Formats: sequence, structure tokens, C-alpha cells
Amino acid sequence: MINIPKGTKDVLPYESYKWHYIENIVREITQKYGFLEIRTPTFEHTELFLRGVGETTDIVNKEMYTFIDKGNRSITLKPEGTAGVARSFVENGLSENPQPMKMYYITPVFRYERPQAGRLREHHQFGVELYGSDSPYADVEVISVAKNLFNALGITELELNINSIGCPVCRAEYNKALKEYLKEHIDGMCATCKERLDKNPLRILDCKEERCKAVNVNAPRVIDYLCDDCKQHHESVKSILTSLGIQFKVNPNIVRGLDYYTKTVFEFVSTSIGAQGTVCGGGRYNNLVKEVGGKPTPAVGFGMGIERLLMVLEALNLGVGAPEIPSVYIAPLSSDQMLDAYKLVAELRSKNVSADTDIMGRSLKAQMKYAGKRGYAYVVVLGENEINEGKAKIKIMATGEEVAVELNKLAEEISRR
RNA sequence: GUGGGUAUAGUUCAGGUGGCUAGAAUGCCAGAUUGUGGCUCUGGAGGUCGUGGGUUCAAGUCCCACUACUCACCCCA
Repeated sequence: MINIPKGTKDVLPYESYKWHYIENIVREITQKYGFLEIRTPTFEHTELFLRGVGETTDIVNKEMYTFIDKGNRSITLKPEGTAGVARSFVENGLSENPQPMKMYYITPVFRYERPQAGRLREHHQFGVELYGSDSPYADVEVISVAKNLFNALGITELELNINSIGCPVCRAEYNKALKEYLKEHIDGMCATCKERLDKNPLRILDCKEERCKAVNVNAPRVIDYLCDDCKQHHESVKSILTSLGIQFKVNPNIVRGLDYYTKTVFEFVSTSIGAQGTVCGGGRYNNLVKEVGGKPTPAVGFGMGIERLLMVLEALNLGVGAPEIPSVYIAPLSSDQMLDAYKLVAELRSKNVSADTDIMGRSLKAQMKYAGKRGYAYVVVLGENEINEGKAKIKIMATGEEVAVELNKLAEEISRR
């Protein structure tokens, strides 16, 4: 037997409705906010992610699905959603559309990692991108989409953490201070942190090792080194959120693992789905568009893991919609009525009534069992008498009661109920 | 890349100290005097016991290796 590749998942026929439930709510909310869907390819030139995501990041260093295609091009399956959107924005001159550009996507993303609870090699992200505004209101707009989505799904337990990692100017200043501090304490820290000291000291703050945590407690914090512009931006974001009643916690240790972030970074975290609790992560990335070859354009956005979102819904026992079942089942009494039943079903379908019939050649009893198990709301038995008289009975499965109906009015009768 | 746990029907699991054709529940299919589901009853299909070695008269059961799954680290959605 050939089995499924490691870290991937099938969405099976009896659970796909849960995905539809989430996707429908996503489209409802983005529509309300005026975001338009953008669809970019599943793979891009590797170069895009090297430039966009950053060469020192773990994602680029060890987690990308990269291969050489038959034309000798280096191709990579997208490890996140933002870089492709930035590429498309530049390539299609979207900066010449009315600004801001508000876009969203739902896409598979691929990372070569060891799978565990809440972590797959292929997972799906819903993401939002807002291009063209450097205002703190844009940050809030984006956070608000996520917040609203959670509300619509009935999720209230997620904690919003926010931080600011500054712009290149103040970050350089801060990096210097941080490095100096860390150099004095590096001997007591773990091996990976020692390596990170030169390449990306910011990441050290995120280390989970006890001895490193101990050092980090007293480390200089980015927030204290923000330049006036970044500081003001951060303060504004916080005060607007507060005014809107969106609760948050400032967490000086959140440092996103992608290099393109500037100023605001945030995440929504769950405590009920295991170690991988980040359901939504995002922030501002004012340098990304320039980095991939466009003119400098401020941008904010987030990515949200749909599988993790489903895990939260399940853990909290929240509704996830219902299986989609046709409403009426036409049961031919014997194989003599199969064609008539099939014609009737065709007519119902053409009149926008979802209908089904026997294609197994089964006994009436077996058909009734099947209809009961699948959950059809109505069953109509079609025998010789019904066909000759043009009349039948609609059996209401939930109660067992039967109501008479003329066959040529069946569609109207079903849609009326 | 590093650690821990687990591997027996489609699914969830039983199978002390090795011993006759490997079980249950559930699901699936069929039937219970031939025009009606959900309850009940009967029957049926379905397993190279993860794979490969080894010990033994005999291995699902003991030993070794491999693989897969899983949780955690790392990192992230």
C-alpha cells in the first residue's frame, strides 16, 4: 500500500464541511472589511523567499521544499503566503490601483519539519495583506479582522500578544546594545544561542532553554530602544486597540521568525491545543516590497493556521457546521422504477432541489436504511401506483409522518419546507 | 536534526509466565413470510498480527535491526 506522505493530512468526505464552515465565515468577514481575494502560485522561484523571508531564518535555512525543475530553475513550494503576494503586487503594478490594497488568501503552505500536534509539512493558511498604509490604523484594521473572525467562530480564549521590533534604524541601535549585553553572558547560554549571537541576536530572546531565559530576563528590550517614529506608532496601535475594546498583552519577547517584519508584531495564542499554540501570527513589514524589487510600500498582515483553528474549535467544543446532505431521497420500489426515479431526481435538481436516488439496485428496506443513516430529510417511495397516479407520499424522516403530494409539484413542496 | 511513546480487522481495542483454524465492540454488506429507516435478532465479507532477521519442537507473545505513526525539543500557522 502506498500511504500518505509524512506530515500531510487528508480532509475526508465526512469532515470537509468543517472546512467549508470556516471558509464561508472567512469570506463573509473579509467581504465586510473590503478585502479582495488574491491567488498566487503554489510554487515560486526560490530567490523570492531568500530575499523576502530572509536567508538567516530557519524557514529558509532548513525547512523549504526546494527542487530544480526540468528547465534547470530553482523552484520552492511556498513556505508562507506573504512573499508571493508581495511579488504579485510588484509584478502587476498593484501600487497603481487605488490605495490601500486590501487582499486576502487561503492557501496551502509547505515546510519540511518534524510533524507533531499542530504542526504539519503541508498546512493551510488564511492570510490578510494590507498594502500602502503606514498608519497605526492599518495595523489595527488587520488585527481587527482576526479578532472578528474569532468572535464569529465563538472563540474567546485566544490571547493577543503584541510587540514592536522597530525599524532598521532603531533596530540597529538595539542590536548593538543587545549584542553587548549578550556577549558578557554568552558563556552560560546554549549552543544554538551562541551561533545566533552574530547572525540574528534578536532570536535569542525567544529561546526556551532555562539558562538562556535567565539571561534574557535582564536583557535590554527592543521597546526601550524604539526611535520616536516607531515608539509613537506602537503607542498609537495600543491606544486604538484599547479604545476599541480589543484586549491585548504587550509581550517584549515575541520575535517573529521571518526577517521582513518591522514595527508591530503580534500573535494570537491558544493554550488548549498543545505546544504549538500560535493560531495567528502577523505584523508590519514595511521593507518587504522594496526587498522584492518594488518601490517602498508599507504593509501589514497576518497568517492564520486553519488546521490549528479547527483544533481550537474542537478543543473548545464549538460548532463547526453540519455535514452537507441532499434534502430528498427518491426510493424506487424495484428496478422497474429506477429510470422513473432517476428522471424525477433530474427534474428536482434542475429546479434547485438537492435530490438523490438509488444507484445500487437495492431493496426498498436497504434504501430506507441508507437514507436514514445519511440523514436525508425526506424520502419519497416511487412504485407502480405512484407513477400511474402521479401522486406520492413524502416521508418526513425526523418524525416519520407522511404527507401526500402530486409528483409534478414535488419540487415546490420540498422547497416550501 | 535530537529525545520519549506506540505499532493486532475500515475504526477503537482484547490477546498473564510463547502452544491447536487470532478475538470483541463498532462500521460495512445481506436477511428476519416479499411497499418503508432509526431499536432488536441472524448471517456474511474483512487481518501476510508494521517489515526483516534471530532464539525455539512451537512466536502476535522473547531478542535484534529497520520502518511508520505519535508527542516534545527546535521553529512556527
